[in-house]
Amino acid sequence: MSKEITSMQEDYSQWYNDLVIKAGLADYSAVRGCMVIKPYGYAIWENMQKQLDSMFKETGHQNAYFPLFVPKSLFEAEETNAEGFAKECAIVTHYRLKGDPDNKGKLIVDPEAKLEEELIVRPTSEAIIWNTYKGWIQSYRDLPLLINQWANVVRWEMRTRLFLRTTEFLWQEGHTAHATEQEAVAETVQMLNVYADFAENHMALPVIKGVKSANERFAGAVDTYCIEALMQDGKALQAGTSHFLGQNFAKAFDVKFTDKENKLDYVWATSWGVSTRLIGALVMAHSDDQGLVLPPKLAPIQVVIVPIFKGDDQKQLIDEKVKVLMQQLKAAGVSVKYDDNDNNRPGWKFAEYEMKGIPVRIAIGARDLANNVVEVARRDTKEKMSFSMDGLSDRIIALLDEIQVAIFNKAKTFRDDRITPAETWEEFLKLLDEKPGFISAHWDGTSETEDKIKELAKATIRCIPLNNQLENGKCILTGKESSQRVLFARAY
RNA sequence: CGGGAUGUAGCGUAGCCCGGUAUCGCGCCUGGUUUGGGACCAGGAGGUCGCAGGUUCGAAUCCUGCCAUCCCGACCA
Repeated sequence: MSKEITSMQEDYSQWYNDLVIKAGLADYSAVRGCMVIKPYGYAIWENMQKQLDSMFKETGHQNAYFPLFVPKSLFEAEETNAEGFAKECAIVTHYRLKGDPDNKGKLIVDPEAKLEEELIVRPTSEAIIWNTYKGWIQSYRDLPLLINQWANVVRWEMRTRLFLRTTEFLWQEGHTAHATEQEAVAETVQMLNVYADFAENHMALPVIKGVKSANERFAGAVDTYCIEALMQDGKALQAGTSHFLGQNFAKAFDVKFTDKENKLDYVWATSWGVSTRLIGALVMAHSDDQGLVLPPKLAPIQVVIVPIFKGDDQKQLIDEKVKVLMQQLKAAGVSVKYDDNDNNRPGWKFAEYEMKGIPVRIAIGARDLANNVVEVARRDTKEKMSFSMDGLSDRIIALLDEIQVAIFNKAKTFRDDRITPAETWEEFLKLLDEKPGFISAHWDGTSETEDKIKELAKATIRCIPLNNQLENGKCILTGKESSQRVLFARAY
């Protein structure tokens, strides 16, 4: 019973940590705030990458790679962006160590090896990329420039949490350049839609698409679009962002192009990213007290088969049946594992694969062979069914699709139930404590009010939903005129 | 970074107040019996008690500093 995790109800944060560790997704490391992503967790990230990468390429993007380091002079070129990240930068000041004369066997930073100009370890890559784009763009014929990079970045956060906020994290960042404002805005929205599509159809995570308020906007952006998801504790999680950068970076890095009329203009920019934080979102949105619940489309192993046998003769008969089934499933692109390891008994394996969130488990024993059936258990509902051996692979494939949809619907029902309108400040505060989730309320549109609400209620504006209905009302805090509701929540 | 809590074998723990070289369970190794929800028997290995100093004849235990994790703030993807 060493694998038990703290229950969600008892302590949600502890449940999350236990789960990440015990399901084998990640480990703490010797480096403060940095985690080791273990093979099982990395396999989920690889599945995410594979899918997103193909979606980026379908929308015309190419991958490239830019340096980890950004010279300070470039970093500070776009002032708003630089200021926004200044407080969380790791800085390289020296390039050499030497033996410590006072302490044999130890090393010290060689003071003679001080860099003339400090290098910033990228917290995001706009600066180094836009400095490069200057040399790549001369004419409208060079546009649009549609580039993505898969990379690591470093943000020196005060408090870290596995996957949700680590000092170093993995992500992708798209950086595009366009000839017109309309085209750049369209790109920003297109990529937001790619993220929403990925979240909903692959992660089974319902998201709300929206625009950030000025307070929550990316430093250096004109507009930040986002997808917002709701976790099972009622806290919101920003799952992805897509920024319309206007001409801010083009001006900062002097990136101009000649248009068809031979006029010079600054190019229009976007940037967009999602990170390994999505793994945290996946865990917190679907899992339960028995462990992970993974959507079939991202599960590293979609089907696990557990044999139950007495003696080698039975084992051989089971092996034969399983071999055929595995071939059929693999041919259909299903990732399947046959766990005939003799070290652990079936009950142990059942619990273990529940912890790992494998969507479908098949058990086959002598009893099943006699009846030409198998026992099929689905992870999301823990329901056990008896399926005939005939046409089994087709039914399993159909079941995986069914589970994918069921997980999404469950999360959506939960989320939809937790978008609650509030009309008064008292109601707003009460909802935050008693029914945490998104609260739809009027806001007077000012940063001051948003700050005040954050201070008083610890809730922020998660987004102004796209296609929001206009509706006259009074600001939840100040009572001033408002023309639409926005979504508030306490957030990760 | 401020306030609080915690840190003993891979994991969970007893011992700490009242100083004398560490308890138990799970896991691990070997052999055997087992296998339809976390098996059982027998034998065995594994710990500089988070790290560094200090007090002491002697420190898991007392004192100081640091580190890590969790919770509450501030910051944030």
